[in-house]
Amino acid sequence: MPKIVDHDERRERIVEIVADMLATVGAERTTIREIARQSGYSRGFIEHYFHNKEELITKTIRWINERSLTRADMALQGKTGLEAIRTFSELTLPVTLERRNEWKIRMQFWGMAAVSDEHRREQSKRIHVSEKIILEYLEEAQADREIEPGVDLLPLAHSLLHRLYGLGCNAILRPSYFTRQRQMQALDYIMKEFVKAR
Amino acid sequence: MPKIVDHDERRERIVEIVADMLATVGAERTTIREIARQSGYSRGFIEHYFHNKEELITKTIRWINERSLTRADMALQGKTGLEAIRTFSELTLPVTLERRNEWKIRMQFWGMAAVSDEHRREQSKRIHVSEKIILEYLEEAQADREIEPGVDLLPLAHSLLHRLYGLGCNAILRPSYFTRQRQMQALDYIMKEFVKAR
Amino acid sequence: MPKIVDHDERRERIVEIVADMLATVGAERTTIREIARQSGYSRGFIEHYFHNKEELITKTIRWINERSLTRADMALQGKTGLEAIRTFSELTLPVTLERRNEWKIRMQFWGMAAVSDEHRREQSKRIHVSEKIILEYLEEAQADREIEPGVDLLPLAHSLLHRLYGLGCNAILRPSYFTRQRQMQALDYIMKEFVKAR
Amino acid sequence: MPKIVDHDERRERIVEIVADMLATVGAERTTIREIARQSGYSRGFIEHYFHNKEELITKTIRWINERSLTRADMALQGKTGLEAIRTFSELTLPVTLERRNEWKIRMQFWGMAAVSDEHRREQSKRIHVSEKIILEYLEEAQADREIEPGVDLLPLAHSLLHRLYGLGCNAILRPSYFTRQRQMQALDYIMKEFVKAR
DNA sequence: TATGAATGAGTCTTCATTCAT
DNA sequence: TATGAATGAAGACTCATTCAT
Repeated sequence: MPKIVDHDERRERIVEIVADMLATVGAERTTIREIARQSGYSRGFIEHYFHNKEELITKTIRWINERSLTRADMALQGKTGLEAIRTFSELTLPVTLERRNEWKIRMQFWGMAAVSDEHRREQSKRIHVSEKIILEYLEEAQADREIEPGVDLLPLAHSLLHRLYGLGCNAILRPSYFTRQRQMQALDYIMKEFVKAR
Repeated sequence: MPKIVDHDERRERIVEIVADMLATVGAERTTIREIARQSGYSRGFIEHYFHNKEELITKTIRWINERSLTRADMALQGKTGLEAIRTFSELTLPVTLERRNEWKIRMQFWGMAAVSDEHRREQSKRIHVSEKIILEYLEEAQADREIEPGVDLLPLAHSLLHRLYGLGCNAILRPSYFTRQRQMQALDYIMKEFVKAR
Repeated sequence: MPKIVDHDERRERIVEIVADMLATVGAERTTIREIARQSGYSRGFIEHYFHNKEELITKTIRWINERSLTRADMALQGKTGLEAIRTFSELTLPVTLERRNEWKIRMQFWGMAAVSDEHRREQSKRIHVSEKIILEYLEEAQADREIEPGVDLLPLAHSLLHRLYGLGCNAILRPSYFTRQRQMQALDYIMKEFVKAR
Repeated sequence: MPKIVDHDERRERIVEIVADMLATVGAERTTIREIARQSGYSRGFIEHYFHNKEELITKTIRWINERSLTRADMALQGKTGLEAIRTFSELTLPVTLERRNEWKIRMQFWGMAAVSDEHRREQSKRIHVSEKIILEYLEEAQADREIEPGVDLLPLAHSLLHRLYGLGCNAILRPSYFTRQRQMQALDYIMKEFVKAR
């Protein structure tokens, strides 16, 4: 009787460890050796599930992105318009350890994406998804008259996205300044743009 | 007597090559060996001017930062208030090849800064300088009644900085969308915030 | 399932090669690269069994020391008192190729021990073991009235040890003079001290 | 008018620095770079006086040996027989910092001599000189009836030499045990051999 | 399916040495 | 005579990857 193993579960366990290493020691020092050591699996085992290091890293960033989207989905249940926008923004910012780690990983991939078309496409897709989510809620908000009918929503969506990106990466680069509280104040400040757009 | 060489000049020549490699192949593939190969210098030559790789990389990011500040300084000659803010912003965005490369390098360093305190401090300092520049011009603008007296300038400065950062890195990650024109439109959009603050 | 190998056995095989190189070309020229070349193993193979060069060298001297002690142990079976002392002394001196090599290696380590506390401690321990062995047999000899009751044994033990060390290293430095025969004569001369101590 | 320089004086100054480095960090870490740095001379300057590193090291050991012989010569002025032997022995042992350093250097050369005929010859000569000095004083002692007429002096000389070598290197390897006092006690013990030979 | 033994390319770094000035 | 710029060989070490078992 063959051993029953949940391949996806194993894969995910490995990916979690990789994510942790990426966030703490960086991509360069994230070695298969160390992943094997920390996961308790053998090097060959890891190779069995991930063809090579490149794939392992790529899958990890994808997993991070999916996780953050799932988190947003769940939190956005039942929320609409500007309230949803606010919630989405809050969930994006690096105010918890988990999300700080996500940002750290993301920023490393930006470095890669800057010089690799493949990674760039991956990141580009990710941004596009966020943009769509934001746009939908903005449209909802406009339909509900939270935002005036004439307002052009795309630049508004971009603006929010850029502000969140800028605030997020600044929060990673200046952690002692951008405490949770200051991030929230900055978010309040951002949200005023939408109130004014009303 | 030995040949007299201008060490700083040599150092800068090497740094330029390193900067070019960082922007084109990325930090991971920027090895001393490859630097030597591309520059035509020997490995020992590079060691002659830089104690080790770490120093080489650190000096490169510093050089990039200084260059962009010098560029801003020169362009800002004779400009004041919101006009200066607009010029500074324009000069920050990755709309030319040189500046695109600067952003690419910067993003690589963000990746490093995310997992290395030393690099983080370096980046942090850099951001602080930009913040101060922006704040000074905002104060000027407020003194000249371009911005109303009561407005709190620090959040405004942060807001601009984050928007520029967010727009800049998005422009690198989605180059085909964020053409020079679209970046300028986005900047127009950003500047409206200051007009409204009037 | 991977090939099953006896790590200790592999380690010992490598150590033997290292020992041979230390005795023939010296510590300075005993590089991992050269070890690999001479042994036919790859550099990675060696790394597989020894964490780094330091460990490789340390293990080698330890192995040499253990081997010589084991050899003494076996030869001393059933011998007591001054006869045991004589046997131990004979086994210590560099009169065979194997033991000549051991002395050469030992002398290399003295050079290291002179400038490295860690190596010094290792050598110090080794000397202490020899001292204890000698002392035990001297006590035996004294109990059997081979040595007079009143004689202080510690200086006697030290004296023997120093004479053996001095003779041993002189035999390496002046091999054409200190032939096997002359070493044995010198040992006879040394043993007289104990007869006089009777 | 050409600068008047005392080449020998410069050479000696360099050699002193090399001796110090050999005794403190060892031959491997005694680099020309560091010698240049510590001496204040340029690398090229050193090369000017010493053809290569090998020569530099060889000259240094020779200088050490000459220095110790000169020291003995001076101290032995006016002394004869066993008193001279005692003085010579005392001057040989590593009881001062200077002589400890000499021993450390000497022990490193033993390591080299063990695997290099050239170095071995050098050391061999050095030992031969010591042997001759000892023999002369022993003959003197015999002539003065400090030692009985029939005694064969060569084995006695060898014995002393080996005991001094053994004690000396043990004193380097176990410095905390072989304090100055214990070395002197050991020397007293050694000298008894000669008293008995009377 | 899973292991870990084995490889060798590639990394940074150190250094003795050469040589134009 | 004296300098230090420049070279390149060689060092230890790391690591992704292959493959027999």
